[in-house]
Amino acid sequence: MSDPFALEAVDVALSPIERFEEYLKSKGKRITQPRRILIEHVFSHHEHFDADQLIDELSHHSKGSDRVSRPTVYRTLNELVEAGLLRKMEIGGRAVYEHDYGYPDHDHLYCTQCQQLIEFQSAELKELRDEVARLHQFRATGHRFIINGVCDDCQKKSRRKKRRVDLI
Amino acid sequence: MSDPFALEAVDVALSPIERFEEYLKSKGKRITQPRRILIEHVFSHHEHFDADQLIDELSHHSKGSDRVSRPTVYRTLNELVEAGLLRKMEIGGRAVYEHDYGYPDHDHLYCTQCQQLIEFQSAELKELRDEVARLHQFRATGHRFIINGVCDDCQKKSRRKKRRVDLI
DNA sequence: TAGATAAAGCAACTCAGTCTCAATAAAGCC
DNA sequence: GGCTTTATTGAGACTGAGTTGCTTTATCTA
Repeated sequence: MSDPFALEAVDVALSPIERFEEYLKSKGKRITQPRRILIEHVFSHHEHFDADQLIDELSHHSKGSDRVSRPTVYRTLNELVEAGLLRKMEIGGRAVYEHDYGYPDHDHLYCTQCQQLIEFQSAELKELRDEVARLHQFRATGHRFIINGVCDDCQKKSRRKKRRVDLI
Repeated sequence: MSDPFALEAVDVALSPIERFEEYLKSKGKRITQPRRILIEHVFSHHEHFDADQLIDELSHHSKGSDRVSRPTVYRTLNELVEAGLLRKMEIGGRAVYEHDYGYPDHDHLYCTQCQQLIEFQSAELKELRDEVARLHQFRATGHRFIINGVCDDCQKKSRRKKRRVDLI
């Protein structure tokens, strides 16, 4: 089922890998195999993910040439955030990452039942944020807005389950 | 300096301690000395705090009768959140607590320089939240909105520092 | 007031994330 | 291309927040 609210990608001049290489050069850092593997992997599909998943996919279940160690996964994730390619957020005490580069600003609905993150955009929210900041002489550089609750699917599921219980 | 934006407390029928005792009873739990010490301490002043501070104040630097151990601090904090007396939020990978009972719903400005949390209320925000939720058939139960940036004081400080540097 | 049992405290553990350091591999240079 | 310099990798040890197991202690109930 396709999501009618899916966000449109933003056009960008460089591919994430190119963008990252540019960032590395500007910092006098080296374009290494592990860094290439990781960014390639991360930008091959648009999903929310955490460090553990990456470690699993690139460190444990990966063979030979495209292995990346645990410390390097963490180190490179930090670099990707620093470079503006990934966005990091804390949910339930763990770090979750998502694409930032080539992707529009947005916020999230978080389903506490299935842990799904649903994205949404709201221009109003940004206005509200700037308004509040102005009122407090605060120089806003960003924000994090997460709406917690139960998604449509999980509501349906629990209704179904409830009905079944009623029949007993 | 008094804060012109300070939030008003909300009138409640029971004191936090009474409210907690009621909760404990309803769960068949016991009203123990450590639980009493902790809630009394926590509600004696309105501030944001974390588990470490409490452990420091109640476990290390406390003598004799009003000591509470590390595990009990953590266990009781969870109960206080569960009971609706405290609100928990994650900031920079660590848990921060604040009063919930007897205090109005609000959100925060977080100064990334001095780590200060500034509270603010916005009715609009709640409307916006419910609007977004409705659009996605999402049953919202709560939200977390944090605006990151630099507070007034820190802006002034860095301006002052900058000026001083200019003179050299 | 005694007996049943929840909870406290200690120490040991987990888990995400970081650090150290020896070995390896980019980058620049000849 | 080969050589040198030095950033980076990977393995394992470490850290710090938070949790758990288990014995002892204290609260509640009768």
